[in-house]
Amino acid sequence: MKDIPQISEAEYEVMKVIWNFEPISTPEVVEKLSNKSDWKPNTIHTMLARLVKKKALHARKDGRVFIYSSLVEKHEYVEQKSKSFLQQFFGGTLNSMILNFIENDKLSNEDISELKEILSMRDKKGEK
Amino acid sequence: MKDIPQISEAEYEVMKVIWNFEPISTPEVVEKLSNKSDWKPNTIHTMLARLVKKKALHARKDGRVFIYSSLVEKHEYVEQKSKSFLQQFFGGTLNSMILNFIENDKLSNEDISELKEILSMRDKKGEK
DNA sequence: TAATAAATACTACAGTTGTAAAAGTAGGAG
DNA sequence: CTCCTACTTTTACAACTGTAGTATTTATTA
Repeated sequence: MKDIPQISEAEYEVMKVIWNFEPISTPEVVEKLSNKSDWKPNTIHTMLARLVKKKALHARKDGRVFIYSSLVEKHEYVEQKSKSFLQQFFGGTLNSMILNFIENDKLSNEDISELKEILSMRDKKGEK
Repeated sequence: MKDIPQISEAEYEVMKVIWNFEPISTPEVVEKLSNKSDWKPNTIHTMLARLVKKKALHARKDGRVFIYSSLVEKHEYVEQKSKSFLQQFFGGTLNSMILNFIENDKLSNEDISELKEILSMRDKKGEK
């Protein structure tokens, strides 16, 4: 198993932009994030630099600008975080999380029927 | 909404002991955790002190020892963390997390049937 | 070519976390 | 009453985070 670098919450926001638009230059990242957040450009630069240092991103120079692309795939990062989250709070299984949600009435009837739909979809897939 | 203090991962391990055995004294906490982890007693003291400072725990002196009890309920902490986790990685809904798991084949057939069982349980409850 | 604007690089700084050593204190044993 | 031992309190310290300011380099424009 390759080791995935730790990515902080703020850094993750930056990663989401990269995942969506890579390859993408610094000014573009700054622009995308300036809409969504109120970070100063320097803050974003710092994040980018840290992500490169952590090897979550690759940066190559193109003229005067850096172009970033991700070295970590979103789905694998999300999987890793999901696993450790479930581990920490629900003994490791998604089902006990779901059970907990149901017990605490955190799911509406719509959620439930949607969920059943999701499950039947997966059944069909399994059948083929 | 009351504000729940942030509890770090290591601190959470300590909280779990408190939740299981409260009211509980320092030496008892140290003993329980020394089995499960390889933390030095001092490390555990530090956690306890920090949790008290954060108002996650209440400490009262009983003779020469402190007795701790929790000021944060486990279920509310878990709920809060679940919410922010789902927010960060799955747009805020449990269903999209489940969908993601299914799409990535992270659920076995047993998981699925268990899940259906869970759902039907909740239906019964809803009916009554 | 020199000034400007834009980008990059370096520095900062406080709060949190993991991890603990060191120092102080009070109650029980002798 | 004194010393030891178990507890508590204080202090440490580096890595990671959030958040940026300052300084430097470089491409462009006048």
